[in-house]
Amino acid sequence: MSLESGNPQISYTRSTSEQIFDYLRDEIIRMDLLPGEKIPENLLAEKFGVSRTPVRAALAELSSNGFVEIRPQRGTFVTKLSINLILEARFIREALEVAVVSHVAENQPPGIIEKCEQVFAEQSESAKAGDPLKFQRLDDKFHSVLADATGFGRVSKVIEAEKAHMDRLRNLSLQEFEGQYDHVLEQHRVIITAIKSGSGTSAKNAMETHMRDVFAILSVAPEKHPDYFY
Amino acid sequence: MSLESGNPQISYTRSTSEQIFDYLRDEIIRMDLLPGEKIPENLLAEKFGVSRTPVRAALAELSSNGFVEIRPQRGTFVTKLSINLILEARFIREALEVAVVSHVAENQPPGIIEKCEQVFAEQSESAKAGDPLKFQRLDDKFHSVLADATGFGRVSKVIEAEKAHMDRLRNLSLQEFEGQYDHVLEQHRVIITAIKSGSGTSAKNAMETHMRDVFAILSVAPEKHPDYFY
DNA sequence: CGTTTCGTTTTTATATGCAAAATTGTTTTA
DNA sequence: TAAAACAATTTTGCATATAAAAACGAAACG
Repeated sequence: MSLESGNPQISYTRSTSEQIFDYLRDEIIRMDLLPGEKIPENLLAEKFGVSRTPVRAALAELSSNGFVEIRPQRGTFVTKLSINLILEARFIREALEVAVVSHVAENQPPGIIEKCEQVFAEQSESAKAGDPLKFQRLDDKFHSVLADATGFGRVSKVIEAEKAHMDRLRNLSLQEFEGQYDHVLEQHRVIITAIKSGSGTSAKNAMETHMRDVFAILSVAPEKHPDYFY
Repeated sequence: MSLESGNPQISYTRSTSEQIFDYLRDEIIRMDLLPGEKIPENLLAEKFGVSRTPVRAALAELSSNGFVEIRPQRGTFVTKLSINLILEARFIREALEVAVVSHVAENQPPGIIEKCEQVFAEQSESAKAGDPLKFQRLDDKFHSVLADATGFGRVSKVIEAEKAHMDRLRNLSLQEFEGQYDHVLEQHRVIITAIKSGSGTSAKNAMETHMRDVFAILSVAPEKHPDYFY
């Protein structure tokens, strides 16, 4: 949904700015708000039916997460993608995810296998049902279940933040990569098996392979959508 | 410096909220603003001679970096330390720093050895001169030089954010750990040597050792300063 | 004495207004 | 025509005012 259409409801259970943050973050990741697009504060305020103050707070937070770029006295824009941005995200994610699965494989926190299997099952279903949004949400879940099993809550926060940028790229190329569902699922299966085995090294290798997949998309997306890249 | 004293100057080259952010972040890391301390917006606004708006923006950013906790309609407080917070920071840092030195050792970006040696030399001097603030700033530098050598700018951002929490702990115990200067320098020396050798594995090992040092402090600080911990 | 109630104070959340910087389009000028 | 100057518009940064929620303290009450 672009800025012109729709009138999202603001509820009263959470702060206005939080809701606006979530809403915009979602639209940016879904590539509904496109890279480079201008999003003026007053337009957003009007769209949500609130003042500019909570909108500003939301935009500031989005900026600190790398989703928008605030150019003082010029405007606020959805950040463009860049090859370096994606490689950066992959580097950070790989470092953390590898450390996570190694840790999990070696410490075997109780119930972790069951949780992974559970998410895996649901994700398989959503793949069969052809529901890409649900699939992606469960993909987030799979990785956050692993990260949270370390007992370090901020780890999954950092991973999610980086994953978001990779997801933007992925959503840009959803059509071309429909067949990737099975591929992703197979890799998750390998990761689970490695954790079961208790071998930190094989868990590490499985995750490294998983992280490298983004390259397939990265090799075609920039020339196919040059406007969305720096 | 606590909230009652001092009148920091606000310049006009950067935005007001950015300057306030930097100022407060520094005071929190230096343990000048103590864990659990309340920092009301209006007091800060008065202290800086500005309105509450930029103060709010700065506090929001500090909150997203984990330095303060905003309890709606209740108040804003400097976050307390916790053993888990520190272990978390160490986990994230270790994962990233290890990936960084491995990458650097294996790719040998031009000039990296020289830059490290340079920082090392300066840091040795500041240790001799007994300047803990400068020592710490150069410690940041050492790690960010390495991280930036990967070409992925956000890596050093994430590392710095986590390092900040470990530094808070370290600054809490500066007196007891005066002798650590030489220890840190020796470890940096080992890391540089490992990078020179081009062996990702030995670089990794050296960095892992370096990261583990926080435990010495962590084993005494919580009981010595129970008020500052959850 | 302990508890509840109620008004006061404190503090954040949001709305609104104004100022300053940058952009844009038009007009003027050589 | 091309360039420069200028005015109008857009847009963010900051200040101020109001609202609402929570905390606090004193008084009333059992």
